[in-house]
Amino acid sequence: MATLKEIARKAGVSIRTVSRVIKNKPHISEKTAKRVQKVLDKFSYTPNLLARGLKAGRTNMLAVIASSLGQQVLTKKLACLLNTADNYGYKTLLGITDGDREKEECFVQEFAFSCDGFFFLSKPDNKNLRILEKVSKPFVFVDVQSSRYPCVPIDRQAGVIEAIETVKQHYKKCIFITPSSDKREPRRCGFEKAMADMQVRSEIINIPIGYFEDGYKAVERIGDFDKTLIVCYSDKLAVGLLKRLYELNIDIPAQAGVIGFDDDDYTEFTYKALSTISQSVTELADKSVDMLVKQISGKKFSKRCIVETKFVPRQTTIV
Amino acid sequence: MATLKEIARKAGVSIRTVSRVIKNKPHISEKTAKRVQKVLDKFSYTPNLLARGLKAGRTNMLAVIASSLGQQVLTKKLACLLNTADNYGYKTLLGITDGDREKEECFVQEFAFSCDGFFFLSKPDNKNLRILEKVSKPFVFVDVQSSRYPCVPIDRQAGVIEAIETVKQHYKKCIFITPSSDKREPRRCGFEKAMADMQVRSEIINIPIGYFEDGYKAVERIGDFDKTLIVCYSDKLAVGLLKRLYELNIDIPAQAGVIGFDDDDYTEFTYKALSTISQSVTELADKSVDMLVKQISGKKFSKRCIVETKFVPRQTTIV
DNA sequence: ACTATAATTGCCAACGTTAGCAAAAAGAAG
DNA sequence: CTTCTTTTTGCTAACGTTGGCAATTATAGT
Repeated sequence: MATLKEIARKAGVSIRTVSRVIKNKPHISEKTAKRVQKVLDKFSYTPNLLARGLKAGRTNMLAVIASSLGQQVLTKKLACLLNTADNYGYKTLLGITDGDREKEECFVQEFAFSCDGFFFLSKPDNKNLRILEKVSKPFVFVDVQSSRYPCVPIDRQAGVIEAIETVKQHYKKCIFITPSSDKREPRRCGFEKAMADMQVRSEIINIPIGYFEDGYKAVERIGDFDKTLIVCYSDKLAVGLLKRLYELNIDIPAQAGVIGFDDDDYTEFTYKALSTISQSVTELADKSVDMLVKQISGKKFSKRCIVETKFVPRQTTIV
Repeated sequence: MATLKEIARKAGVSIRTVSRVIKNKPHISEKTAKRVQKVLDKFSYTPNLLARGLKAGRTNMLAVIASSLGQQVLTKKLACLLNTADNYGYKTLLGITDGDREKEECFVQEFAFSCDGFFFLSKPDNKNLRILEKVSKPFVFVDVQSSRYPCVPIDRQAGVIEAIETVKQHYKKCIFITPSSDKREPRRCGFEKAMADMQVRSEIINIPIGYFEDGYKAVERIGDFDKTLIVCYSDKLAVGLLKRLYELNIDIPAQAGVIGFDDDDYTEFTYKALSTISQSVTELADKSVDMLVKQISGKKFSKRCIVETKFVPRQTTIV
């Protein structure tokens, strides 16, 4: 943990000279440079990033504010984000808010000086927007749709439409199960659009939350299983539902087709591999980091950059 | 993003006075304190943590170095660690190494000045230990066994023994499937110890990696299913295996019992809910953070603190 | 040898915060 | 109205790094 000052003393030069060696700046003789470098190596000097950050007004750190790490997709997104940021030369701070807006505010304030920009893996609201305004640091909403703020939304609607279009001819009835009561939620919209073109019965079942258990329980609310396609808001929901269908001895995919959303890693290994809709997490990370870094360095950037989804047919649907 | 200086100017006092208000120090008249506080509020002053850290030599940040975010248990541990650290008043830096020791070294060096201590969610080796020595910051190895360094190991061996003891009377043969070739790996040791007390056939099957697919494939290497207990190194393995058993129409838990390890969240919702061995993640986090914080503040601490495991019987074993 | 020029090096202030110490103001006692 | 004490306030250096500018040294030209 040597400082410039100590290195300078040991090498018999001034701080300024050591600094020049570190920064590979000109105006220094090769001889001194080599001598200083030797001392630097010997004491394995590491610059104090706090001091650097303080001086420079930028830290080469980004902060990620996420609501939780409970969801597998979210974790994947986070991991990708970190990895991509690292490739761009940025280290990362992480704040988990548990959905608590106070905490979110707190994180933004505390991180404000320590990072050059923010990623939000949660929805914008008045509180965080107000704070963001105050700290005036660049930010990007990841996997969020917004017309006013920089964001990288995922086109979930298209994914649902694609999935239903692909398998619809085999089913007589379609059900959509969702924990969201928002009529404009993209998956629901996708379902409704796809239904509009079809002459089959359709139904939307609202459930409290989107966890495994809720999927399991939701089966009770589905009347009959006769070429019924069940589109789920999430893989967790779908997996819980699958378990109940197993217990009820329902033939998949003939009697009931099931489609999940997220492409969690275990879905390939349920007793019938789950057909699902996947989002390109790497693409999401690439675009998000690119957008934030461009903002930070003052380059032009597009405020909105959509990420596609893709239907992955497996064993729970007839193709 | 106002600084002390600006606040001081607006309030018509010196920096020192503002600082006193912020730190709630004495030697200040109530009147001035109130006036200054008002200005602070008005400009919603946030201290620059870089400057503070530089001055104080400590930052109230901890760094977590993890090898990946791919594994669900690992993520859970991370989330708990963050949450507990937050409760102790520490913010967190995160470095994902992808198992790359160079990267690990790099993270430790870069974070050294920005944090007060390190958590390692990866095994110690010469490289990171050498670097740690250099930066001379406190650290704790989380979920790692070590006789020389501060660590919070998980007693996996006991978990396996407990699980087998609980169900053994129903099975005639026991198989352990593991990707680790290490003869001293705790789960394997647990299996072998449990076997020593039993008069049943037993076998250890070594497979390349511990992923779903490997469990699926491993089924081919199990001869017959006649009251066979299959103990798996991980839940992923077990879930992959379960799928193959479904396809082969093997009766669970009568013909084959299956035990996983980790208690990943989806295991409760496989077609037969997986019996597994769970680790108390919160306990792990509590103990780890406590150990690191004690070290940082120079208090006495025990270098080793074991976390227990617990068998969770579900539908894949007879009880 | 002596100046002019170029190459090399060092001094210093600044980033925002903190705390020791000194200075100023207020209050108490004569 | 002094003088002494106590309270309140401000000046300043330091944390480690950086870069402008000045100072020093080396080199070339007369």
